Amino acid sequence: MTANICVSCDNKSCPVFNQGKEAKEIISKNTVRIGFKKDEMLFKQGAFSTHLYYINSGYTKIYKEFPSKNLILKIANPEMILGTASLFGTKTHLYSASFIGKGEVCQIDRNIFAQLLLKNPENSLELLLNQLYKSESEVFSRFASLTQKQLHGRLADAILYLSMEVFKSDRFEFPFTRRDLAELTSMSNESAIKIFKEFQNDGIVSLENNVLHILSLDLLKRISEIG
Amino acid sequence: MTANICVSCDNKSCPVFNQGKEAKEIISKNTVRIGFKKDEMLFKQGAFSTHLYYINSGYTKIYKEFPSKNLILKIANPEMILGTASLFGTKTHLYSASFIGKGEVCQIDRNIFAQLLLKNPENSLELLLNQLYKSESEVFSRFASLTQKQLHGRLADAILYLSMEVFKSDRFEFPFTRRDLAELTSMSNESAIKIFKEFQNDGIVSLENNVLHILSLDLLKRISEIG
DNA sequence: ATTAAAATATGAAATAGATCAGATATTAAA
DNA sequence: TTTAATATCTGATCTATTTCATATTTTAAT
Repeated sequence: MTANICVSCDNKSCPVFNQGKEAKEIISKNTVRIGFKKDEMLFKQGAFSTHLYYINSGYTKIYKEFPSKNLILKIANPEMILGTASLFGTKTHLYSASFIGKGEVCQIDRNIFAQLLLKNPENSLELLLNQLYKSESEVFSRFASLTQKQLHGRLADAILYLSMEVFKSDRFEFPFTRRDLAELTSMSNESAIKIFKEFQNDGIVSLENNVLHILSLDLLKRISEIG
Repeated sequence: MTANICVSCDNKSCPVFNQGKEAKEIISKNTVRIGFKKDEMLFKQGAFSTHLYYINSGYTKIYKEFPSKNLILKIANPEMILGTASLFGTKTHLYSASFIGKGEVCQIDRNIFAQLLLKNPENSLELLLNQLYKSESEVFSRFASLTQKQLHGRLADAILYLSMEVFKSDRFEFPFTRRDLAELTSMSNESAIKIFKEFQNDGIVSLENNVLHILSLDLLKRISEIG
């Protein structure tokens, strides 16, 4: 876990960063950029939430911890901000977050972040609420998928989710274990393995050199529909 | 479905309402109070979201619609605001909402609401984010319950949720059908009926004259824990 | 008040999915 | 490189839960 002061950062996509010179100054002094290795944890469920995290690069899994098995709520991609819910008041993290590959985040004190947000409340509100709507929409979709569909439909949904919402391609580096896939679909490891293999055997997806390729989007969507 | 102009409204608990005289004036002109009967629908999944709703009285179920069975995401209680996610930008409702008993809401145009929020951005942000944190927390808990636990644990969780988060009492008017209970726990009607009856037979809860009484909170919690 | 419709109840059969057990392959460690 | 550990794979058994069938009770409608 390496850390760098944010002064030298010139990240154009960072929404807090793009608020003029004075904001830039404030941020520089109060933000660090941190590098994470594979499987390293960003923050842990139940701990006090003191900072916000802007994901510069890499993908993190957001999950609830359980004694034996976790439940992956979503995969956060670059340019997402984590921890917004705890901006006001003393709050604890509702979930854990850890990197599935390597990555980099900007860590900002929540008071500083709140202060900057309120410099431009209209945009801030809009930014937050829009991210929130998207996030809520995704969570509800996954909620529905996991509670209403059976194994094949759930796995199809998970792959579609990764393709459409997370990696935004029908061909992407696949950094997950079968266990991750199981925790994403709320099924046993064995079932995840079996059905994922089925999908490969049936020519729906292929996995070569850890690159997942969706061969038949139509079939995948149909499996998702029939549940 | 009856409607009254909000001028005469003197609701102290409404957070938008309590912003001074000019705000009061604006609201009066742009808000209506609407009465709903049992099972009437407040808004429907997929429709454009044009207004926000402040629940004055009554309980609404927030649910995703499916061909055969719905999934109840949560029960909204009085003083909650629905529709905040769609404040900025053109958005559609992610879920349907309908009253489980009779109730009353204040319906406010979202542009007016946004305008009022920005009059006092700090409080607004805090209000919204806090409601959001609570809502997210509840949804994630239910998400975990429904995907990780089996029938008895799920029903116990649902009853605990109703008791602790919604009705805030261990004895409350129970306006649900067994079907509602099934949609709240994501199980078949028959299973909901069987296990709910079991809980009654085992002296864990009682249901007389449509009043649910939690007889053994300890047992209910233990069932929730062991899943 | 009578009938129809819907909700609740309960057991038996069917089945989706988990668990178990054992084999092979891949990765990490010594 | 060899060994150990972990991940993937696959079939067989077991079990939780759904589905089906049918009875009873409650609610709504005429």
